[in-house]
Amino acid sequence: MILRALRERDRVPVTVLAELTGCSEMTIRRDLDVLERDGCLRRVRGAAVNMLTGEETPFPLRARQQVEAKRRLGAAVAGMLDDGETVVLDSGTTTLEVARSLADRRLTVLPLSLHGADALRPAERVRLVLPGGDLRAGELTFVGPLTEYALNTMRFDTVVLGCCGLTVRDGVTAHDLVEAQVKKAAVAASARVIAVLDHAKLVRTAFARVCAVAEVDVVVTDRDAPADQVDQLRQAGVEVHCV
Amino acid sequence: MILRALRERDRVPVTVLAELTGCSEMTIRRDLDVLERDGCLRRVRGAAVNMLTGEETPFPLRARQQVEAKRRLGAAVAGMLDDGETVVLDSGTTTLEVARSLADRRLTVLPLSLHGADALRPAERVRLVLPGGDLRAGELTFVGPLTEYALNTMRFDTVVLGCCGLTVRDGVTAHDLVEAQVKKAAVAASARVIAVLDHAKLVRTAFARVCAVAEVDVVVTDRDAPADQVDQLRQAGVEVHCV
DNA sequence: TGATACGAACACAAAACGTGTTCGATGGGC
DNA sequence: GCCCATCGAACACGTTTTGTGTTCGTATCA
Repeated sequence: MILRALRERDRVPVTVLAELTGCSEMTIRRDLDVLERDGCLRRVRGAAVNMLTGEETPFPLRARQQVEAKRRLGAAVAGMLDDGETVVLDSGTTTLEVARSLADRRLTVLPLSLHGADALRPAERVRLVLPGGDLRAGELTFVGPLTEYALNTMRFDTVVLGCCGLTVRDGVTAHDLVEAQVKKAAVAASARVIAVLDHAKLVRTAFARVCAVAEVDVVVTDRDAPADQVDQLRQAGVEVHCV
Repeated sequence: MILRALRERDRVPVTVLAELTGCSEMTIRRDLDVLERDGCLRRVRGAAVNMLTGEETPFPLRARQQVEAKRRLGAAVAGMLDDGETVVLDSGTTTLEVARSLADRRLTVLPLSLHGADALRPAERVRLVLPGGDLRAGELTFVGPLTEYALNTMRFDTVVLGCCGLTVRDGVTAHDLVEAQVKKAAVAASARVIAVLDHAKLVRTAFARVCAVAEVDVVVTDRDAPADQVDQLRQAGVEVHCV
């Protein structure tokens, strides 16, 4: 409720949040503490302030959004992977749900974030290989030359790509340049590219270019995907699944 | 209590454990479930059986042993690291305690196990770089050519080495060949080698050789270390701390 | 086939958690 | 520099979760 209120206005007083939620101000303050620690908002005296200034929404906030839809996407992607495959699992909250759908599968997985590795740790039949590299603080993604070297020395059957934007015109795009570099290497190292993203990202273009639409084999998105975008993608030879 | 009982006898009936602990058999069974899942013992009908057959005790069991002593060792090693240093943090339960003592330090750390990475994740001022590689299931250590490549491309001020055995005659030894290979690379990449181990390991020699005593700069162990071993190490030019 | 061990299901107590209140400390605006 | 609003520590309370013991039907081994 707090995050929802904060999405509408940029600054919401503690008193208003207390009234809105029907609980005491003390409870609000405690919740604001947690949310601030997670990097979901900024606290000022008397109120919570939206911290979404730049491009990228912080991971813990994204992880709290549209959980059910992401779970469906994750299950759909998991269903496209065959047992025994070698898979690069990109970073992001949607691909994280893919990882969670892989618990009892037999695969070799190279996750591009520690979150992915954590999710796959209990999966006994999954062989985990980590790429290494600099660990970006919030996202816990691997970036840098070490990561790219690792991807360059291996070949994979499939890369499950999470992206910030995908259009026929601009291809796959990401917010961050160094992350895009890693994604690029992952695409180059993989025989099949599955991009997974919610419908909102199908009309969006982010800053850093990853690859052209021609390099994408499959797009998995939700049912709210705009029909014209889906048509354009299909005409461009991309297999599109709306789940 | 269960694990202690199992260290004395190799097979302890559920009824005996119930009597020993003063709780019901059902509770014992539930605890045995957990311990078996963690790989600390094996269950047979009517009893728990010690599973320590081979060389290496499983990680969750070791992590439960001598926690206080390890914590002291960890704090001592942490005190030897200067702010701003680049450090390789070896795998193992003792070095894990070193990681926990590094929470508010400013360092660049390359952990050789996921456990180490997890422990350092909340440390905001620690720059984490992971080596990558194959993830060994139980220990969660990085091994293989990828790990060695990463170590070969970097130089470090210090390596905090956890080892299974260390004697003047046989040098530093480990249980596993591929792990030893990684440790070897870590030693080669570091200007200073700090070995941390409890006193029992000072008279032990394991299977796989890591390096000679001459390559070790500092040994941190506990006060129960045998005096003659300590003397020998000092005569060999090693700085020994018993904490 | 019988005695023993097992685990699912329920009941119960203890601990942990979330919440609200009070109250002294702190901070920004006039 | 004062004052009022906000803050967080401390305590109290109800709820939830966890751990434990009991019962009882089922599975297992001699």
